[in-house]
Amino acid sequence: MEPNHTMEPKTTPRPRNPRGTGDRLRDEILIAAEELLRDMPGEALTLRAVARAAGITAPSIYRHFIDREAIIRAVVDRAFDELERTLDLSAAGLRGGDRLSAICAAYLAFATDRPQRYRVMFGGVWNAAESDGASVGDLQERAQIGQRPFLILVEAVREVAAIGESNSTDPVADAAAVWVGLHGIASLRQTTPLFPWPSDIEKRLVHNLALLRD
Amino acid sequence: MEPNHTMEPKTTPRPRNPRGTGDRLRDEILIAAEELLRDMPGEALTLRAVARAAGITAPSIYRHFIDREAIIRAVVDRAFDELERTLDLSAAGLRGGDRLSAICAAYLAFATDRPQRYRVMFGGVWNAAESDGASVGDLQERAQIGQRPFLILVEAVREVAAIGESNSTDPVADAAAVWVGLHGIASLRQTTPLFPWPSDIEKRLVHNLALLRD
DNA sequence: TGTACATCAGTGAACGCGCGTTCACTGATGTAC
DNA sequence: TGTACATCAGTGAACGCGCGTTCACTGATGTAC
Repeated sequence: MEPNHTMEPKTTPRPRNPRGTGDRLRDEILIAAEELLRDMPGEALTLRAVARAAGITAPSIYRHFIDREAIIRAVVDRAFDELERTLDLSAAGLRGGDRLSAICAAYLAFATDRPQRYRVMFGGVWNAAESDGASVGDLQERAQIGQRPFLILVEAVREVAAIGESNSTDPVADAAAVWVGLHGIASLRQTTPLFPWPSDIEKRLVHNLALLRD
Repeated sequence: MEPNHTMEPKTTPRPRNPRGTGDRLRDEILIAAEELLRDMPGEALTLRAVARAAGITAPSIYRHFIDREAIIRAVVDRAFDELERTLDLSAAGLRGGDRLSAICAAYLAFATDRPQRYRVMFGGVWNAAESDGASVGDLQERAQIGQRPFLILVEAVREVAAIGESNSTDPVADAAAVWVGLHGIASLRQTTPLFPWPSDIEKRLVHNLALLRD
């Protein structure tokens, strides 16, 4: 096993956050986790690595998260929120096919720009089978995580059908198909970057799955 | 960290394979790794876990694989071979749209029946960026791993276009799109099993991405 | 205004664990004579 | 045919590592009086 990390040199202990600002370190921890995924792609999202990245000692994490899994869940939650905002922003002011294209392009850009975070989002953390300690409520809540970004897609497909730019008669099902296509290309591009992807693969997928005309 | 495993009780040491049959244990190790993935879904594919599953001690692995990564690579290689055989078999005797549908259905069944193995296949092991110690030749070879199953798909799309059941004018690109769709649904179904997938999602994907007529 | 004190964010040491890998070895199997 | 011996598949003990988590603690911050 290759040595993972040298402990950074002992510096003066980090300045403590004032009282009543307990959420500040919580955010700092999550931001550190995100930086860790961005800057050290191979790095696993271990509790200790997150603590190192945040400049605190490992036990400090436990004031803010009950265990390692809770950090990952929070990272996933934030990532889906960010995805939702990104899609909304990309669609602003656009209509019809342009709107749908912009949303799909934004989705893929999101995945490409944050490959590790995208991977964590779809890494099975919100998989029912995998997390044993989760209550039924937890599971249902976790199943809803991707709901809002998906609805943005559904609305775009619905609109494109309504104005006659698409042959879709079932916008929800077709939006699901578009999502599958987007996820497929995002995921496969990461795992098989050497595959000779056709340059228009994204357009091809979106166009055909959203049943766009001509 | 939940305790992973109790060591199984000491039994008599396993009967040794006769000389000159060095590959036997190699195969046994790989089969054990596959069983591990099948029977204990949460289980990581650690060298020690594989050894336990094979009924040997951890150091014995090193007679057959230079390190842990080599086991995983071998598992992936075998899985792609198996996928190729499965697709070939499913297509036997069929032509045109039936052939393409059968291949796609077989691909999805493969992924569904062996979720963990499918995950390892596309888990980034053949990712150029991730494996630092790999030579250029290794990388190129690894990039070819999925080539043969993909070509089966290409031929099916080509045929379907040739006999006029599809509008495809670029079978390679359209086969790539079909692959993306298949991988997307295989992958998303695993990570978000609670999502209300339309029952015809697979047909929808294949039909639209292969540009099938009517 | 000054001071005693409760709060509580973060520390440091320690734990037991499973991991990948190394090393010197054991002892059954097959072969040379 | 019998026996000495080389081969080599697999063992057992040990290593150093990073991990998640626990525990008792420290000491600056804010508040009550």
